[in-house]
Amino acid sequence: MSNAASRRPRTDAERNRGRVLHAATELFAQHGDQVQMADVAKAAGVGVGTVYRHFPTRQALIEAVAEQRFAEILRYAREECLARSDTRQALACFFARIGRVHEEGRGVSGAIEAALGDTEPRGQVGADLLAIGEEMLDRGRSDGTLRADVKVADLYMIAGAVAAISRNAVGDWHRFIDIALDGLQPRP
Amino acid sequence: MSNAASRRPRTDAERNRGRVLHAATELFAQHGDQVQMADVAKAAGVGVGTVYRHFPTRQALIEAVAEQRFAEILRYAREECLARSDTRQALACFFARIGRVHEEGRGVSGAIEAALGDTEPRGQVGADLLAIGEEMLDRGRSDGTLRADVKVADLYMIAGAVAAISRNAVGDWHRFIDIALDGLQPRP
DNA sequence: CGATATACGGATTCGGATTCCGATTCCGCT
DNA sequence: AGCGGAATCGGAATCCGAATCCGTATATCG
Repeated sequence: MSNAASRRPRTDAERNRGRVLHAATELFAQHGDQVQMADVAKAAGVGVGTVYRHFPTRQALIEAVAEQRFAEILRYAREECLARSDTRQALACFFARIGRVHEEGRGVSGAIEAALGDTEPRGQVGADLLAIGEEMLDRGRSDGTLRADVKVADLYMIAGAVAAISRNAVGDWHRFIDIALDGLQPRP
Repeated sequence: MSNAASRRPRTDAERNRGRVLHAATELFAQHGDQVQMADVAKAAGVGVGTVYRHFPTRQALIEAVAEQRFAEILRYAREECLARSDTRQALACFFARIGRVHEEGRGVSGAIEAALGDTEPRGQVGADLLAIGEEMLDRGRSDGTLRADVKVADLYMIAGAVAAISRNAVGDWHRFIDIALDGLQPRP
């Protein structure tokens, strides 16, 4: 009995996993959450069985797609938003990115929400995002842009709200971001 | 040929419709969105066929349950919230009700969002809610509690946000309401 | 070049929403 | 009160799509 856990995955397996994930990302973005596993398989040029080997469940596939999106948001936040010297600008940049991503990928977002009941990231990416939030808060507290009692949990909530408003087209999320940020300002 | 459109529905039909709706409300509240049409039928003491005659689709049934909830929120808003003399209190009361309802009925809320992609009311109830919002805004503008440029659309967005945060347990929606209301205050 | 552990594909199974239709029940009319 | 027939009822049958199973194909290692 060879130690299966330590063996590197076969190269074709890895390639197929990539193809499936790519096809799924594309299809979800284009047709929303109504795409079927068989469609994903066909688009990836692969059998359903293969899709299920890599992603044991429809939901698992959706989560994988979601993780990519969060990773991209994280990258953007690091490269674009943290660079802004004004804290409010930085936060607005971050929230706006979330709004844009959910707006463009309404299909994916809806599928995620339907499957997970929540669109927030977990794991490493989630932790990194929290860290970034923490950093923005520190800045904001020290330069007086934010109330002293604001916590990352608040940013997290606002992010969730922006995501929900954006994916459901409930209203103008840019305006919502403004209102929320006003709500975090120091009281007069 | 008698004019079918003007004929009153048969009494047993009306009774059954009520039973189905009641059973569905109960079951959704208790077991979330995983209840099956057959379960609803059984609980209502009725065949699946009957459920489908009254609610042509799972989604239609869910919408009907949702409408009841909105009607109840509307009633509460009229009786409890409008009575508050302080505008901020009135708005807080209203949003808090939304939060509470979505928190308790997470199952239904999730099912609604999954099915409709949005949890906001339409039709008469929706219009009435907008009217109430308008009234609160008028008060707030005249007593200086709110910025002059706040619109009902903003309240609508915030309501959607509260609903999303509450049903997904993303955070403390009471706190979110505070932040949002702060964001609507007149600027210093 | 075998050997064999892995991966592949797609027919098949399974669950649950929706449809269909013969049996039954109410309503308007005489 | 009793009749005709339209509207309902019930639940078996159908349909659709996710998830499983297993015989076949292929990469990797010695």
